[in-house]
Amino acid sequence: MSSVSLQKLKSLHDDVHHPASRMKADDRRELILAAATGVFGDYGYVGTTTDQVARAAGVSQPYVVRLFGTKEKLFVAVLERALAKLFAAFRGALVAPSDEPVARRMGLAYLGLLAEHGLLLSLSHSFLLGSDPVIGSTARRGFLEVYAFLREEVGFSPDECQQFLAAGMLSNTMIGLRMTDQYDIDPQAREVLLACFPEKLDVVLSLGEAYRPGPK
Amino acid sequence: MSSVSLQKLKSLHDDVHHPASRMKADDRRELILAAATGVFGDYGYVGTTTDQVARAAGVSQPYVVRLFGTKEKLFVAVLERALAKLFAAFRGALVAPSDEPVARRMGLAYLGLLAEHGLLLSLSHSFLLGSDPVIGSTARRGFLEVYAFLREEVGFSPDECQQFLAAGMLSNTMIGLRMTDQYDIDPQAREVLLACFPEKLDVVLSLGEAYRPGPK
DNA sequence: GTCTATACGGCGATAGAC
DNA sequence: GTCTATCGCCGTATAGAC
Repeated sequence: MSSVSLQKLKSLHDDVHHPASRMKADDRRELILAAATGVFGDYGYVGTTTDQVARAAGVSQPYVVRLFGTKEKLFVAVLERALAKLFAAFRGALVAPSDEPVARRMGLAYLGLLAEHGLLLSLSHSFLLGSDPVIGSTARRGFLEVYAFLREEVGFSPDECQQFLAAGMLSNTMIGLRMTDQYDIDPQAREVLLACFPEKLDVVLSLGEAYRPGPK
Repeated sequence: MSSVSLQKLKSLHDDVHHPASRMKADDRRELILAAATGVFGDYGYVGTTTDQVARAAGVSQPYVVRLFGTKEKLFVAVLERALAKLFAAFRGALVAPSDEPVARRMGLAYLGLLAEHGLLLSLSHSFLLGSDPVIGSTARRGFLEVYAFLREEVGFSPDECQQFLAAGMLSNTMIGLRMTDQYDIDPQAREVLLACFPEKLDVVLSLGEAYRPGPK
């Protein structure tokens, strides 16, 4: 995060090769990536327009395209960023001192990512785009890296990997379905959520990846 | 399935209220639904054009819209049909005589649905569209019905439901990622597939929900 | 019942000013 | 570095012939 407090320092573009303005560009990049993560998570790759991303980030639509080249490259950047944060969270869970079993710590680390809106959902969407040449191979590579991590760094057995990954994909489904939004208005949803997030529902509900409506 | 052998019987539209032509329309409807299932599965709801569906079904694009009203209604119809087939498969697995444990029979019944291209993938796509007013509520209702079925008719405990549903969502992910296409060209993919489909990989590979390329 | 033609809106991307 | 203006394509849906 190269967040230089944002705002201010509209700056002096005096130097020959804009060293101060460059900083600003990196922040813009992160700003747009964060906004894009939210929108892609809500509407998927195809369902998201670069204009939606631009408005969410407070910049113009052509500028989004200018910075990332194409919508596709923007989405891939969102995925790379999400994967980086995923691994960071996993590694954090591994080194943090705790008396909880590893599997639970990993699971909580995963669910902690719900705090950033759209992060897990953007990944989920990519997992259904396997037939896309660019996005598909990115998504597959990401998934394979996660598996390798679970095996080699966490030390999970293949069977433990299956359970962990399966639980994760079920979580994604619950979030994608916005089932949590129904928790207090639909008893059946409540029941399903209790079953699908054993021992962890409270965390999910508090982090609440709630869907925020808004103009398309 | 009201398949009247298809073809032939271009028929005589002699009667006042086309009783013979009606039959034909129902077949067309099923034909289009099957085609739409495949395309929606490959490209998702937003990523699919009504023209792609039309070409896959061998009819004109406006006719697809005419029959179903809107693209959204078509997708919902695809989902309803997929859910109907899902429950049919589950019920079949329950009544069929077998010495296998119930959970395994149910799992195999689920994977058997891979035989129809796009069926499980269309459902998967709908599970990420929870924020859509129409599709989202359809998808949630479908998922809740599945859970109720598992609890009441199959007799699963909440924990057994979690495991079953989680395994199913992980399957969907593998299929969505087109990971099976990499089985014999990527050793790492092979390893992941072995872990994710314990005791069932052979079934998946034989049913092969392979991605068939083709003009967009 | 099914098609051809087409209207209409929207979106990604480019050009170019500041 | 960021914006405004705009082009050109594509997709849904409608109109209306057969």
